[in-house]
Amino acid sequence: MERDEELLEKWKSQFRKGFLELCLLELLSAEGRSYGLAIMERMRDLGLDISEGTLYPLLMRLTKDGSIAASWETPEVGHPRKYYTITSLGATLLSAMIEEYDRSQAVRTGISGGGKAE
Amino acid sequence: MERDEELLEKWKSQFRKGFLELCLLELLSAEGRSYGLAIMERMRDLGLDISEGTLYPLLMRLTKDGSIAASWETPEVGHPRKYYTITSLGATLLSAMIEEYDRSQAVRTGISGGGKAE
DNA sequence: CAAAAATACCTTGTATTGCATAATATAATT
DNA sequence: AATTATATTATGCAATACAAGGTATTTTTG
Repeated sequence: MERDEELLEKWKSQFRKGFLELCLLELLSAEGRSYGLAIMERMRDLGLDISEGTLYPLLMRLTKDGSIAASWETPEVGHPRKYYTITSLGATLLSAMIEEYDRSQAVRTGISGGGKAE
Repeated sequence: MERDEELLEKWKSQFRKGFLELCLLELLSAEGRSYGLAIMERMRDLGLDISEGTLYPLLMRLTKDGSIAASWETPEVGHPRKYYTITSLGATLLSAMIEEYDRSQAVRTGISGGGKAE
């Protein structure tokens, strides 16, 4: 791989830090409860290509922190699944994150004075 | 500090990963060459409250990677300063980063189907 | 003017933390 | 028995945060 491609990939991986969490909470908040693999698939559809080893640790961390809650469900037919829902703490954090995200957009806008071609 | 404040601060710190780099490159690209402390001050004005221990390692890393170039300048009067400029590699990376940033916004838009109140 | 204090500027070390890859584990279908 | 669906764990890497250290230049002061 070329050097700049390599640097870009490294950057992308860093750039995702925090962003994944924001997306996950937003997803659960907007679309309701879901389970690991379904979340992964949904995120892929959205253009976020994550793997199990990325998602599950995230789910576990957020569960431990109390932003989301997990519960096993065993259907009559099919595999047992661990479903996740966003908690009220999670919702509180999510709105603070969205605020920060919006603020960061404003920062960039400030840099070039808006970058308008006028 | 309360628990949710703590979690939020931790998240913010993660969320900045990559974002600082994007802002720095954008700053140098839009506003031209500058040196450490001046960059710090400018970023603070923009609402990015970073410290020397955050900025300088970033500057050094980008210099090493070749995204920016550094050169010492000793004015007739005043302290020697290390000025940084964005390189063509840096500019290439910057535009790729902006693309990715925009894409990530689209991802969020996709989550709630736009979240329009209609 | 000389010595001391303060300031401007940059560097370095260590800790924390989250993402990436890949391997492991288990139960339910086929 | 083999495959598929689901989840967990381990290890490594990289960036930001905090804090301490370091040097040169200006400013203060005696």
